[in-house]
Amino acid sequence: MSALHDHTHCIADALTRADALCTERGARLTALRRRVLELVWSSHRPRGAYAILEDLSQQDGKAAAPLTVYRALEFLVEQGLVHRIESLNAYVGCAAPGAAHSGQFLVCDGCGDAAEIDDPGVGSAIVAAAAERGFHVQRPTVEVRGLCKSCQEKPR
Amino acid sequence: MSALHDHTHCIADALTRADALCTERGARLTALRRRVLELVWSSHRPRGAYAILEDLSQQDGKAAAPLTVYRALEFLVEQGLVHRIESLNAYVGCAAPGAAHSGQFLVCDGCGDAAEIDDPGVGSAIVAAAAERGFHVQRPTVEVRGLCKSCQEKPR
DNA sequence: GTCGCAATGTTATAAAGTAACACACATGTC
DNA sequence: GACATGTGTGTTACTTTATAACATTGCGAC
Repeated sequence: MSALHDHTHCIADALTRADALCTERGARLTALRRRVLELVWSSHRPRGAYAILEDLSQQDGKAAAPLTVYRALEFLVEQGLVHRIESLNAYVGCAAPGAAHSGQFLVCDGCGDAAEIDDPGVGSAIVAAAAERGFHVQRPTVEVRGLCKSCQEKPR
Repeated sequence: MSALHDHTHCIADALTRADALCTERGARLTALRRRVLELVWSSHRPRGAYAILEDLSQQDGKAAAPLTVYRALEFLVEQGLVHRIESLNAYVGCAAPGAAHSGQFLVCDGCGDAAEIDDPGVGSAIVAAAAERGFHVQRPTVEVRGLCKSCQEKPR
């Protein structure tokens, strides 16, 4: 996340879009779920469920149970507001909720950032490769580990 | 896995190739590691570390500790003899060790099978998409969830 | 043989995720 | 307004997955 990045605005924006989407769908973005979404976005990086749980406990004073967080995350993932990064056991805010979310990530091992991309070439190559083998795609997952641009420039 | 599939031969073959590869590299495929590799292959499906641990305990009579299995798996993954399926927290034998292993899987939610593929189109699309964003790819992970051919044909 | 190092064993613990059941609270119905 | 209903949340306990720290074994080089 660059210093130029207006992160506060970014969180607010995500919450606004989430409100709109859930209203539109008749899904209930409760206070708790909204708060968890905010905490997911708070770092702009993938965060573990237990990290979010800690925030919830410390910042809000109430000692929540793991299930509380997991249930909220489950809802948010279902609504496409949050993605789960399988290879990190962590969650990250969806950059473009509402749009088709293809689940493609460039995960930097240097800074921990996970850039969501939606590359049509990757998507169609996967569908084609699957079709060739008679496989019906339901949920493609692409998590590319490596180094982002800025982490390559300042090695170690 | 089809009934036509000669699974015994398949395991034996995997072990033979592993022996050859490790000898070639000067890597030590010890009895334990070889046994774990065999157990990974035993189902031809992704298996959890603790499932392998149970096999080891029950079939071999010795109550092994988790670390024993995890260390063996770590070695096998490093050598490219086994892949980890992130979205399942499970391990599966590599179909083509020695060759470039691109880590692409078609994971069937019906039967649990994980078919390893090495689709050049998918691979190059990922590299291209990453390059476009200045991202240096180290380890691409593609895990496509869906239904394999035979599971589509017999629904439920 | 014995030194050195890699592999394995042992014990304990951390991290991630789920099950079962009780309670709270909004909404619609009467 | 009481009440039924269903969804969301709280609570407790537990399972599964994974790692840390340190002791011991055993192989190969010399």
